[in-house]
Amino acid sequence: MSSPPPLPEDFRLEDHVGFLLRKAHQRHASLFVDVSAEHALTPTQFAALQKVVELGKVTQNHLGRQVAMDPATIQGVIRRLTLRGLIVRTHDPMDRRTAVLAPTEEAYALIATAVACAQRAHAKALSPLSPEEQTAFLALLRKMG
Amino acid sequence: MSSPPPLPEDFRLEDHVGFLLRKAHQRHASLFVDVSAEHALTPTQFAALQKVVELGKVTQNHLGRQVAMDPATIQGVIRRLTLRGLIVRTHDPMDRRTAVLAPTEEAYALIATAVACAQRAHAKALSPLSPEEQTAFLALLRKMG
DNA sequence: GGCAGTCCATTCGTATACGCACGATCCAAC
DNA sequence: GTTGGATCGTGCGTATACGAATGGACTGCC
Repeated sequence: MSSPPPLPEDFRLEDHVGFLLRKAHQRHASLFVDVSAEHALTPTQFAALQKVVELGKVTQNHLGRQVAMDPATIQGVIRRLTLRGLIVRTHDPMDRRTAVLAPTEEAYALIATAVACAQRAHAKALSPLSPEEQTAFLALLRKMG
Repeated sequence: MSSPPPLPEDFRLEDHVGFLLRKAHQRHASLFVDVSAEHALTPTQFAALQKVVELGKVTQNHLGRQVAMDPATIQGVIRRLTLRGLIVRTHDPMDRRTAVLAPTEEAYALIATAVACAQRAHAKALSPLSPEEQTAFLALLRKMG
């Protein structure tokens, strides 16, 4: 016979930030992939590629910090983008530790489409909220750090 | 010579829900692990285990729907919790397809501590926001689906 | 010049997360 | 009673994500 469950009363998983953030993040990722059939980038790959295009020439580590990916993670993302011919890796003769990344012509060709898709995913993800709520939500999210 | 970057002007990755949600989610996960040394559950494992304790007896698939994990994902989570002796898997003689899950005594012993840790992580994650902002943020997050 | 501390990228191991396909089972309709 | 569709769990492949350890390279400081 089990002891009667000494349940932490009133605990509701559904009210916890962690649970809600996980669900919201999954939902956005799913929407992003749905609208991205054309370029077939994941949200993570898009973030990295967009930043490389914006910066033109970055160190792998520095890129990771810009897009919030640790060195172990960015390594795989860059490898896949390089395999697809969207990024070239060179080396800084001044600092032989670093991998210097730059976008290819294919990246420039792809990024406009990808940005449009990202904006559609953005809008879809926020669509349950009114315009004012969307603004407030984004402001709070930014403040979450 | 590269063509002058036909950059989608004014695009700011940092203003996109996907990017902000990914960062916020990572931050919470990191805080959760920090305060969870004692029970060593990941946020995902905690969610699953808490739900099993709450429901007492669930089908694996049904649990997955409750905690927003697809069948392939919940399978691994349950396997690890079972290996740790926190969950037992039995079978419903009425439906031989299903795996019926139930919490063990160890789960009951662990869950109170784990809930307290989860609440600390919750509070820490929300700490950049004022109490009013926290309420508003959670409401909006819930509305995001 | 040399050495300690730091920084960069990679690798390994583990944990989510999901699409897909599969075998087993159940159920509804015939 | 059989058969066709749905459901359940699993296995495989791929992509994030991160801690820890490693090897190579730089930088300060003496």
